[in-house]
Amino acid sequence: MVLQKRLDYGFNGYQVPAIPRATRSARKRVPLRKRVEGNQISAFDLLATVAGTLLLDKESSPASNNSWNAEDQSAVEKNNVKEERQDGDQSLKLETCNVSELVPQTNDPNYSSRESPGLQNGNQFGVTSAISTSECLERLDSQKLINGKIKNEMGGLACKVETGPFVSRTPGDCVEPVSENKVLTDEELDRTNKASTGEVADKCPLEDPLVLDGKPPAVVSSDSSIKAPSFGEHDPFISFPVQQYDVNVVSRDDDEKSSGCTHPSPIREPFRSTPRIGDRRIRKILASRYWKVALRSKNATYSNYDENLKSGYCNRSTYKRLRSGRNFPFKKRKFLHYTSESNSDGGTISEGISDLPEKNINGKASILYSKMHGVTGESSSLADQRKSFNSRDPHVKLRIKSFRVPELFIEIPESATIGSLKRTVKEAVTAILGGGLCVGVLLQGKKVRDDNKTLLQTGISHDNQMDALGFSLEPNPSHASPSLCPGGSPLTLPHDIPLPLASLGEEANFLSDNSILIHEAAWFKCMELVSPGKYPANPGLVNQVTFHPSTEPCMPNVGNFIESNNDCTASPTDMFDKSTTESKALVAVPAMSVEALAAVPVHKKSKQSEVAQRRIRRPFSIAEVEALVQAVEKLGTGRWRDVKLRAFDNAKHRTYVDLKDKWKTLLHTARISPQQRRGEPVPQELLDKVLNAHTYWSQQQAKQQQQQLPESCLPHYNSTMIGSGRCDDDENILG
DNA sequence: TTTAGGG
DNA sequence: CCCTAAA
Repeated sequence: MVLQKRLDYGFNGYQVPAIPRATRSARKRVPLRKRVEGNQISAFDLLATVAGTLLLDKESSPASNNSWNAEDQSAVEKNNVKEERQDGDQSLKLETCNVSELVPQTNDPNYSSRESPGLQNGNQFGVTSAISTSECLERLDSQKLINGKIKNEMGGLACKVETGPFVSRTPGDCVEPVSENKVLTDEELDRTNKASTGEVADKCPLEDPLVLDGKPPAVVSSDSSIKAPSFGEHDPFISFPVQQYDVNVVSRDDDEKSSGCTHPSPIREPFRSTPRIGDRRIRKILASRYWKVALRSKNATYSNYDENLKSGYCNRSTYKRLRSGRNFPFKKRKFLHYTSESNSDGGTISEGISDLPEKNINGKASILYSKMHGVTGESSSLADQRKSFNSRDPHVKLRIKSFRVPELFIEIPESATIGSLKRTVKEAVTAILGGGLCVGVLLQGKKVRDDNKTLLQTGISHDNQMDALGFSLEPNPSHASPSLCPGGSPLTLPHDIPLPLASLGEEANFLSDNSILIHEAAWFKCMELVSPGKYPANPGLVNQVTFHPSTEPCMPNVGNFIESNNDCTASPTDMFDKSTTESKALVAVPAMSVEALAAVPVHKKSKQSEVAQRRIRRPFSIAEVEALVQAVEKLGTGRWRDVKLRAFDNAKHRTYVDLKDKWKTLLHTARISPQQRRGEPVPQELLDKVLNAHTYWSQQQAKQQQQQLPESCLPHYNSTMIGSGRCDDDENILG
C-alpha cells in the first residue's frame, strides 16, 4: 500500500554510472518516475521560476561597484554582432546552450498502474523536469576544432551570456547563492514566483538566438562519434540543457597585444533541438548562476581579472537595460578567433589569440591574461617548453564560453507544497552551483584522464589538428559547498546537528579521496536531519550520493578547478562514454557542514577518478545469498538476467553481472576450506546448495549440448523441448 | 544487452 | 566490482 507517492524531478544533464544497465532495463519495465503529462510546461515553468529566483533575487540585491565598460555595453546591445570584437579585457563571455527539450518519459502501463488515480488522470503534478541534459553533453562533445576553429554546433542556438550582473560581487563577498542562504517561506516563494513568472519572462526573455540571428536551428554535426542522446526513451525526464560551453582553442599570436584574430568565423551548424523559452530561462539562469560562483571564487591570482569582470558587469542599470532590452544579455557575439577565414576549413590550426584566460589543464600550463591585463602569467614550465619549441609559440589558448550545469535529481513527496518544491529545487541547484564542481577535459570526445600529461603530449597544441577540445563541469568530489559562507547554503547542516554519518554504518563509505560516499538511504538520513520530513526515507531513484568534506570553507572553488592539479576528470561520469550516457544520474551534492565532514578522518590525495566512479562495495547479505541460490537452483547458472529479475528485481544496485560474480565467489567459497573463507560466513547449507546447483546445471548444460549435436541431424525435433534450462522459470529442478 | 570470464 | 570480448 502506497502511503505516499513521491515525485521525481530529474535534472537530467549530468550522468552518473550509478545505475547499472540491468537496473536500468528493469526500470524501464517499471518506471519509477512519473510521466510527463500535459502540465509539463507549467511545471517546467515552475522550475524555471524557481531557478529564476535564484538569480533574480540575487541580482536585485545591491550590485557592487562597477563601471561597465561602455564598449561592452554597446556590444551587448548589438546582439547580432557579427564582427569579432577586441574585447579581451572587457568581459567574460559566456555562451549558453539555448536548446532544450521536454522529453516525456515513456508511457508504461506498469508504471501508471502504480500511480494514484489522481495521478493517472493527469492531475498529478507529474513533472519530471530536467535541467541540462545528456544531449547537451553530447553536443559538447560535438564541438570540433577543425582547422583552427571549433565548430560549435551549439553556436546556432547558443546565446551569449554576459555574466555581468551575476558576477557583481565585491571581493570580500562570499559565495552566497542568491536567496538560497535562507529558506524562503512559502509566502516568499510565492511572491518570488509571481515576480519570476512575470518579470523574469519579460526581463529575461532569453531570446532564442535563432531569432536573433535569423538563422535556422543548428544541428549536431555529422560526426558519427557523437551519438544523439536518447534520454527520453528510457529515462522519464524532461531534459533540457542548462548550459553549453564553448571552447575556443587558438594558438597565441605573436602579438599578444592584439586580442586575437579578428576574423569572425560564423560557421556554425544548425542545431536540431527546438528551444523552449522556459528552459532557456532556467538554463540561462543556472548558467549565470554557475558563472557567478565560478568567477567569484577565482583565487587571488586572478583578482584583477575578477575585478575586471565585475566592473564590466556589475552595473545594475546596464543589467536592467539588458534584461528589458530585446536582446537581453544573451547577445550574440563571436568568440572564435581565426587568423583567416580561408584557414578555417583546411590546413592547420590557424593562429589566433584568445583574450580569455586559459584553462589550466594539468596545472602546468599558464593562464594568460596578457591580453587582458598585460599579465603574462606564463609559468616557468611553459617557458621551458617554449625554449624547446622556440620555432612556434607553445601556448594554447582556450576560451570557454559557457558551461552547462550538471544534472541533479530531485525527489519530493506529492504532498509537498509548491513552495517546498521550489525550495527543494533551489537547494539542489544551489548545492550544485555552490561549488561542488570539477572540470573534466575532453579531447576528441574522450576524457583526458591523465592529469600529468602536458598539453602537448595530449595533443592540445596550437599546431596540432585539434579535434573537439572540451571541458565539462561535473560535481566535484573534492569540493564542498561553501557552507561556511555567511548565510550559508540552505542545504548546510546546522552546526548543532550531530554528524549523522556515524549512524550510517555501512551505508557510508569513506573514500581515500577525502570524500564520503554514502548510499541513498544514508543520504536521506542525513537530509532528514537537515530538514526533517523533507527527505523521505525511501529515495527510490537515487542510488548514491557523495559527500565531500572540504577543508576549505569558503573556498575559491573555481579557482581550484582552474588551477588544480587534481584529477578533475574523476567525476562519477564519463559523459562521453557511450554506455554511460544512459546511466542514471544522481547528483545532489548537499552542502553538509564542513565541520561535520571535516571531522571524518579521511586522507586526502588520491586518484579521485577511480574512487569516484567505482561503485560502492555492498556485500551480499545472507538473505541475498539465499535468494540468489534459490533463483539459480531454479533457473540455472547461465541466466543471470532472469535471476536478477526473479530474485533481485527490486535491488537496484544488484546487476545481473553482480549476481553472476557473486555466484562465482560463492562457488569458490564453497570449494575452499572453511578456514580459508573470509568475510561474513555463509551457512554451509547454502554453500552446499551452491555446489549442488552448480553441479546439476553443469550437467544439464552438458546434456543439452550433447542433445543439440544429434539434433542437427534430426531436424524434426523441436529444439525447445530439449533441455530444461530455458523452459520454465517456475520449474524447480533441484526440488 | 546479456553472457562469460579474466582482472 | 570492474572490464570487455563475444554473442
